[in-house]
Amino acid sequence: MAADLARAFKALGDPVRLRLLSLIASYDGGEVCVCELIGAFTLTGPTISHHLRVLREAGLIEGERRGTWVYYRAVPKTLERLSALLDVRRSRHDAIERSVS
Amino acid sequence: MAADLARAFKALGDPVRLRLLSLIASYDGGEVCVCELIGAFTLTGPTISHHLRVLREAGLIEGERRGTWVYYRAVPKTLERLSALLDVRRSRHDAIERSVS
DNA sequence: AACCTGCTTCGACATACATCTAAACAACAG
DNA sequence: CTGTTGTTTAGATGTATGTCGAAGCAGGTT
Repeated sequence: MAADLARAFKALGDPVRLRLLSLIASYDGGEVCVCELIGAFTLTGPTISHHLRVLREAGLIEGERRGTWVYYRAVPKTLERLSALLDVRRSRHDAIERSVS
Repeated sequence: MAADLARAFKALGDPVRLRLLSLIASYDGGEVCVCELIGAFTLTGPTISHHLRVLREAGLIEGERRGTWVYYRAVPKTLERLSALLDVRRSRHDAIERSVS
């Protein structure tokens, strides 16, 4: 339990991945081609691909190949779950305690 | 910007720290003595102290020494900020894009 | 078929991190 | 002042992570 949650937070714990998720989630249509993402950084393709994999395995995004290109989109359910967990007002951390232990 | 946010998420990206924050935030009175925390894990004192430092430097908790003991409590403002950032419904990720870039 | 182009996987490297033991520090009790 | 207890810091060590270049794979195009 705690390990799964920690994996998601850890995935967000890198500036590149945070920006990647932001770009993906804020894109019109909710989908972005990887080629767009690579262009937004001064990093190599393999590095971006690695970060996308980490985000994907954490359940934060999901990708789909259509023809030549691969498109990624955010997974709102996962984001909501993390958001609710940090919402002190709503959960008063009873939920955290339950999820985490 | 993105680096600061990533630091906070990275701090949450460890099962031990996630449980620590949970324990601290859910404790009656909102404060916990370090001695209570150490007892809740099978880790050594120095290791717990290290994790508390990471959480503290990420702005997620703050500690205070009173006499012999040190007490930690959560910082709701930081938690709220992170929670809002992940709340897709509220921010539609325009806020993320602004915070992160 | 042969060939591009877009993306991922592999192997290597340097840096960062979690954990421990030992030592230092802080507050109190005798 | 000396010892005891609670907490942090320092140093050491094994593992994980971010990055790259080179190679592999998938889908077009010619």
